[in-house]
Amino acid sequence: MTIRIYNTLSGKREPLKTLKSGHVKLYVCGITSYDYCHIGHARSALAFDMIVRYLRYRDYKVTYVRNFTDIDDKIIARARQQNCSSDELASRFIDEFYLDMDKLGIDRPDIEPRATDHIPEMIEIITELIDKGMAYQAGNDVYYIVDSFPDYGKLSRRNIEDMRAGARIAVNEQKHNPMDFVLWKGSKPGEPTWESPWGAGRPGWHIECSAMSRKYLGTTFDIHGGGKDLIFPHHENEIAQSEGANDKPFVTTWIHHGFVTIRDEKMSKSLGNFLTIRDILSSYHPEILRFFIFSTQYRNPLDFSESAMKNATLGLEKLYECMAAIDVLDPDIGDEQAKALLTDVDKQKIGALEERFQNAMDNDFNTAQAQGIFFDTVKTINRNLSILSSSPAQSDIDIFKNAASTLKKLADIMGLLRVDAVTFLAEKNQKLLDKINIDEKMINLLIAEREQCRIEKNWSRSDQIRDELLAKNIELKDGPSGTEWSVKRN
RNA sequence: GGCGGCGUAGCCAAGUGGCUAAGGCAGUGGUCUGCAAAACCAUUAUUCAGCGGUUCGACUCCGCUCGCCGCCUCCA
Repeated sequence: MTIRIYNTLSGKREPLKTLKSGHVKLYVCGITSYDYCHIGHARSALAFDMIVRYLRYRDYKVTYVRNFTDIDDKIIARARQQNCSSDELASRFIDEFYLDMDKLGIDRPDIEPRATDHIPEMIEIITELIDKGMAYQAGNDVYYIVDSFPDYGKLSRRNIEDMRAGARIAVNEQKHNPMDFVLWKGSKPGEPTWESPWGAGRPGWHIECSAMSRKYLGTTFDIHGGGKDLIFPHHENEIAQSEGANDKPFVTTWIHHGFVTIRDEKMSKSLGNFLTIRDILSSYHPEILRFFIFSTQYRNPLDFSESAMKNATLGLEKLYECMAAIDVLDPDIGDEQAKALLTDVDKQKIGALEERFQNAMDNDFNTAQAQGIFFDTVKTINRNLSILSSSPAQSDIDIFKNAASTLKKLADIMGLLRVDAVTFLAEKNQKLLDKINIDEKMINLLIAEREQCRIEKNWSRSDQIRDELLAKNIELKDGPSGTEWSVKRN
């Protein structure tokens, strides 16, 4: 059983290969830090968080590097607007990013380099490229000679001629060739600068990742990840720089995740159709966002909508309700003599949970399928729980308890079921209750009155009370141990 | 225009050529209930955008057509 991953470079799903046995070196392009993060950024961070957790669960050692781009045109422009330095602005939004990540329960990568802390490393690579005749200085800028790298286009599957034909590339007078891209930008007055052999300036975007990945992971490493929109030009250019400078293969496997869309359009700042992570977390529990993100495989587009979030809410609650039902079972209630309720088929199904989960996740981290397997297992458990006798067989109790702990362990890879189930459901109810602003004492009084009516078989008054409460979104459930109430979801 | 991807039930979504086309939401019928609700059970695609082809056999591979999305400029 091997983990198979879709590799953008080959266009195929292939078995995971690592340079060093059992050790995955992973580099992921992080954010450009100049604003609050939106759900698309959350998807990226969550996807790789899940991948790293799964690899570790499968006993790989993982070295996970994710950078911050903290110098860039947009940062400079925004800082100017806000009357602060680029560094202050970038640092501020890195702090905000961490607040979001922490709320989402996303682990920190092992190494989180900032671009501006690695200027010497970038200058070094640029120097190497110039020495090899793969880059040239023009004015105060330095450009990469795309024609010097024969493999240019191998990741994004395009050839230079086609791209040259595209009219959308602005021709810069300084460039020898419109396709050449910038490695070092001479600075304009008032911009942050660093000294270099080519004068004061700042690095281009692509060189950052070549420099930082080489420093922390070496000239060749196992997996490089990012959003699909980074394939071209960013990752293509990284390959050109790194392989050009190092004369070694850059990355074995390229992983690219799909976008979050709204009404089937890519969420982006320019379209103004984005929602920030904190927008979402103000109305949804972080695990609901996680459940939603993982409800489709990471490479597919994921359309955000209220109804999709409601679906995710219901799904997550369904899992928690099963966990709560098992949690409240007294582990010592079991009767050693009682006849077991679970059939062999059911036992087999419950017992197969972990293996089925692994099969799904081995198949390019198919979290959607994995969630389906959770539900399938929960269905079997619920069916048996619903007919559990008051003195159940000890073997049944043990199986339920084991299943719950396995389910929690596996769900944790997606960051789900981390909260105590009973607490989660109680908080959910409280939150709904807060929203409708109703007096709990009043509810209990009415329930008591209705209880009396029911004893007296005064059905009309009893039903009237129930309808009154329902009008206020309070749902009554008559069970063997009395009447319970809950807040109905709209 | 070039390149990449997608099109599976009312909606979301798995499916690594051959086993009953997972699972969730919604719907319908039932058990339970004074009636309900919740829960549980059952049921919901002779068919996988369309048309051809390869194959003993295709949702799965190939070709074409239609529709949608993305990249080709910064972008997760």
